[in-house]
Amino acid sequence: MKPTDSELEILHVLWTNGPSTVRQVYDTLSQSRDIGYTTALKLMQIMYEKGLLSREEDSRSHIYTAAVSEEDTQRNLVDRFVETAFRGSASKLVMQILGQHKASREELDEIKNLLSDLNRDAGRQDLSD
Amino acid sequence: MKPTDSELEILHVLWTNGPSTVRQVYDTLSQSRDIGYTTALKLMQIMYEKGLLSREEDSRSHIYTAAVSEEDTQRNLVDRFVETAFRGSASKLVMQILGQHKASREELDEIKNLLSDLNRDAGRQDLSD
DNA sequence: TGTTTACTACGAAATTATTCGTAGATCAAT
DNA sequence: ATTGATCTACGAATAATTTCGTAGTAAACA
Repeated sequence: MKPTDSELEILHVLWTNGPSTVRQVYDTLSQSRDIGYTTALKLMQIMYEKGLLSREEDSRSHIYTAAVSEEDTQRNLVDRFVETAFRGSASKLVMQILGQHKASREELDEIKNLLSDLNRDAGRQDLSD
Repeated sequence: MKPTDSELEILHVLWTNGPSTVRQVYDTLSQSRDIGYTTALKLMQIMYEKGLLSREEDSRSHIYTAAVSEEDTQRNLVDRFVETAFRGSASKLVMQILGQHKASREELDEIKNLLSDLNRDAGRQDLSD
């Protein structure tokens, strides 16, 4: 299931704020962009049908929850993105980002540490390109 | 302007093979997926109108060339992707990829070297999150 | 109780992307 | 010169996404 851009926006609100009504999602969303209430509602209904959201129908205003985790979703999106934009070469993507200085020093250090760990048992490393 | 997935496929063919006719692009493309000749033609015509491709109309079969570089395009796509999928945190994206072991040992080493260079003059580093 | 307010459901318009068929022109080879 | 292959241009069907209006219902409250 690939969420569309609009769907991702809604997922982000739910991941950040936790289970919410359409009204709450709408309030958050409308701060950052122009959107009607029924548009948000419709989107969330569609996402519910797709299985991206679950909902409690107890009260009159339903309470929606993200039915997919942020981690799983991001992993899927990254896989797809690497495939379409970088022809499967994940390392080219990483190089591209790092070359752009799009990380703070602390983050670079953190990444470096992760790399050391990975290098330590590189015997079973995937060979993606 | 953001190329669609289909447009990216065509750009990749042109980046890889250099200036080509519709027929040549079609031959390459049809090896990996089901597509009609006039579909490829139409796509390339649209991309020409959008400015994604340029073309030589000298001969009867026009010769198309990518009008945008692979690097620029990838940079744009990455920026957009980081924004929509990772809420602007490029480092989270990198961590996500590295955590997935989506790079060979050689590539990891290469990345490590790049990181060392970056760390060396980290004083002027961007702080993206 | 009657009116306003807030909610869901649903249909459908508007937009964008993808697909292909057909028409007409050009070229190559008989 | 006629035929057949190949090319472009173009219109239009299809599909996916995003948008919002309207109708109906339930709740709140004056």
